[in-house]
Amino acid sequence: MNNVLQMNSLRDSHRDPARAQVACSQCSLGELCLPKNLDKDDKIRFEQIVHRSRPIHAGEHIFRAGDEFRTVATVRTGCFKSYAIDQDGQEQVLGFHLPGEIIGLDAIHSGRHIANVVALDTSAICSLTFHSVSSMARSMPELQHELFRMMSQRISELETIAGDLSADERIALFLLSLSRRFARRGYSNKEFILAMSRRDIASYLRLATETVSRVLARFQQRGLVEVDRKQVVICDRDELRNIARTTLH
Amino acid sequence: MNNVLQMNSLRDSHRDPARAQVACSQCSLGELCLPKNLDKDDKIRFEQIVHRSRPIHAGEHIFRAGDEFRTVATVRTGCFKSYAIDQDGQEQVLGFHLPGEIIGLDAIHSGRHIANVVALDTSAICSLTFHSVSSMARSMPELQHELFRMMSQRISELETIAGDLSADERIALFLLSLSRRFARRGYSNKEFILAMSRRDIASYLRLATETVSRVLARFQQRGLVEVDRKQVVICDRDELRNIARTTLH
DNA sequence: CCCGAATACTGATCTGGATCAAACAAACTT
DNA sequence: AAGTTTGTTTGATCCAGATCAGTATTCGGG
Repeated sequence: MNNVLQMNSLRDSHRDPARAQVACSQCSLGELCLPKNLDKDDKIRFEQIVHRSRPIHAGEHIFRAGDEFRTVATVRTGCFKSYAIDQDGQEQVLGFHLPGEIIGLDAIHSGRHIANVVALDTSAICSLTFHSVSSMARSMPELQHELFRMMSQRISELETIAGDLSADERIALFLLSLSRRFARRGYSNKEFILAMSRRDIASYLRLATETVSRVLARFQQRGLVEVDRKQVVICDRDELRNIARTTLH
Repeated sequence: MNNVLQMNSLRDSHRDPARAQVACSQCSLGELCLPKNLDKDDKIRFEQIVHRSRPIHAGEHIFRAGDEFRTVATVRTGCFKSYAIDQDGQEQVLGFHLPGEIIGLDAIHSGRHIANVVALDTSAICSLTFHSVSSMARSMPELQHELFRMMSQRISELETIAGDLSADERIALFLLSLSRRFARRGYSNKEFILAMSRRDIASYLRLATETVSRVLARFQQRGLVEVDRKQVVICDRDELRNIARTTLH
């Protein structure tokens, strides 16, 4: 159980010039990171409790299921997936984490991490102890609300994916969700990279990998998307929204 | 959109002796309500922001999807279901709420209630503005943590139900979940009433009502449960756990 | 550059649970 | 109590997507 967070405490980063990184206020995440809407003083306090990581390589874990819950992490660059291992030893993908998103809040109630979280790409994170986040939240209404908001959003997302959806609906929702999240990050909402494998997508959406392949091929034939390996281009967003039966995204 | 909360503000309860009710510290919920782990002073402060409702009859709504998010509610007695209406006009059950459980936290991120929430039984609730809850949470670490904990728990629950489960697994998990929640409330964990219809159970578990009937009948034949109308007796919890493939519950 | 191992795609079957159809039982109406 | 409505159960079919089988493509390592 060798986790990056444990092996390489970032408390030391300011003492190690080679690891020095930009302050949150200059971070490429801009307003997307945790301290969104904080005023200047709050941002300075916030930065003091944030630890920036060295690069994390694809395949490296930052949390393991069962780990004591001490820290949460936000993604600066790259992509992570979280997954559980079920009774049959099968991997079950629970979610993907793009830049600006926070990881680990589902561990609060049990005091242990529920999921394994692994980098899909060369990535970087910021980590903070949950204790310091929640204690700061008590004097920063905006931060407290941001935490509530993120957990509430995750609940809504799960209520959607838990619904009774066809394979087409699931794939359309998945593509639109990624598009929206990349757009929020400042990337194109038309063209993006699937950092995760077909197998991961299938597991996340509760489909067979074969079904993912087939639906993507069908969408391409119908001119809705162009898919080449991991590259995706959204060609007909409106029709994807129709299929997903949602006006959201 | 006539909601009980709006029609009958409980701010007035202390002025209306007919509606006076016991203080939280004497409430039948005991330690299960929101102020769990609060000390005496905090409990007194807490009680000042809680509004107790008159009885709510089966079929009455306490929230409607789209309502502005101002208040949350905790169940004192009875049972509620929350549901959404999908694009086809079909009702989709999102969850059931038993005594001691809190309703409405999934509305935070959008500022509007996502779900319709309706009483299944004659019920009673306590309601509080989210603003007063979160502002109090800032001076009560235990309360803030309790809120985080509850949202985190809901995330875990949804991660389970969103999983790729067979009909048998879903029903077994459902029965065990109810059993655990009734037990926590001080009721029997062997024998309880299903306040919700077969149709509601089916919608919640993403099954057809016919499948719910058939699985319950099969479980009864195998001696796992006795089901008579809305009355349920758990006969073989271990085998139910096996079917649910979980050591939890 | 080639080779072996993943990963992705495509076609042929199979199946769990949905859907359709009907009988049945309980809960209201009058 | 008889009739009406609503909810539940049982039986017969059907289908979306899983599974199985085989091929094609990509990628990492020498």
